[in-house]
Amino acid sequence: MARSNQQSPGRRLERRDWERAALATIAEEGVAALSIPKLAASLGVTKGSFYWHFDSLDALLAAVLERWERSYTDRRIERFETEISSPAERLKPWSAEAEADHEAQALYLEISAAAATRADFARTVARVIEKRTEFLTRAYRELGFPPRAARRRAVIAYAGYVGMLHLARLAPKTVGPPRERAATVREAMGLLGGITESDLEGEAK
Amino acid sequence: MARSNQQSPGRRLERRDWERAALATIAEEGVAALSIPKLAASLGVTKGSFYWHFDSLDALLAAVLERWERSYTDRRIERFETEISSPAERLKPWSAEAEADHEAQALYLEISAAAATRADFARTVARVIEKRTEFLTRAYRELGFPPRAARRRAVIAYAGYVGMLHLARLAPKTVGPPRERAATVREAMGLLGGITESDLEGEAK
DNA sequence: CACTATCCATACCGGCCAGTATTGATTCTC
DNA sequence: GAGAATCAATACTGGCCGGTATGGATAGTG
Repeated sequence: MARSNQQSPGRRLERRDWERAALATIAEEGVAALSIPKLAASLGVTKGSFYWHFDSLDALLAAVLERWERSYTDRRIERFETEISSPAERLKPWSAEAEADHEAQALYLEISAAAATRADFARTVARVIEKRTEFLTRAYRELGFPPRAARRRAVIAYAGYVGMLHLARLAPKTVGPPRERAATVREAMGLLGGITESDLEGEAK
Repeated sequence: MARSNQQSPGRRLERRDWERAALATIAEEGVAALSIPKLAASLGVTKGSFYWHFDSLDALLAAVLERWERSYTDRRIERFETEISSPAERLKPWSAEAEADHEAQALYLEISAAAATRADFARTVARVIEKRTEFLTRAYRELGFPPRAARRRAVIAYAGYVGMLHLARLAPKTVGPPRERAATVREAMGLLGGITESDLEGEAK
């Protein structure tokens, strides 16, 4: 059992600590592997502590989901849109952070996986995807795409983003070394950046 | 418990039946939800039967993985490459089948999800991804792309494919109705089909 | 008909888990 | 320093699961 979540010994825990620890083990081992005894052990306490802070495992998961949605989608999007004025530049850090922040990648994939079975996860993930796609749509609109075309580009871009997470995690040999991977991402973004004639037709509808 | 896997009553079971039932419940509820008692109940028998056909749960999973790799990757690729001569046409049914065959989609996503934790799943999934990417690479090469560019296009195409599976399952509202979804896929394939100057440089290396 | 191989049911064990109840130890507050 | 609030340990229950052991039913075979 990983002791990576351990606090400085002797400290008392609060709700946040459990939420953070839960996010860490979800990133490492998935939602299904999360259990209260194991989580407690990783924090150096016993179940007795957990049930003081939370009513149930579901309550913890709900809190974790909310925290994840806020920090990895709401806040991130807000940061990008207030700090980066150029829409083209705004598209980059998303994929860049996606390459660097391994925990964020793992979290997204694990939570998405759990969404296939758990209804509460499904709702949150659907909302997160819509928010992120809307973020991309706004960027493409600022780049000059008409509304419907921008939305389509955004969906394609987000699909590619998720797919690259998937490939990087499950088939690193196939995507190649970091240099090659970066080149692939660059090429994909280039393909998505150009406006073609078909983007301009049918928009009156 | 779903009785969807039930055989005609009175029939005896063999290995294949268990494998098929396992694939079905994996598609519906994921690998983690697969348990021997539940699987047995869905087949109308008890655990006693299972342990006659398989040594352990891991043995079943290994057999299921093998079956999945053969029928959803090896055979499918072989069919496409022998029956469809045009490389452009060969790229279509992959995404078309991906839209139609819901069980195939669910299976891929669930097995990939399990691959994050289970080493045997990870190995198989990595192999499957590599085979499929190689299939796409061959098609792009026949379309005139130089080797390295073809490979990059294939990776991008496969990432987009996986991402669309992901979006279709977890955020159908975001991808829109089937018509819109089809239009998005068409546009993505169009973006990937054109050869640009950057595809031709750096190939001497 | 007897015999054997195939397939399955039943009963049991140990292990892990969610959740509850209770008690014990700190820390905060007045 | 007394009392209350906060945090945690311990012990227990019931449930589900993987795996084993063993005996019973059915189907093929001579």
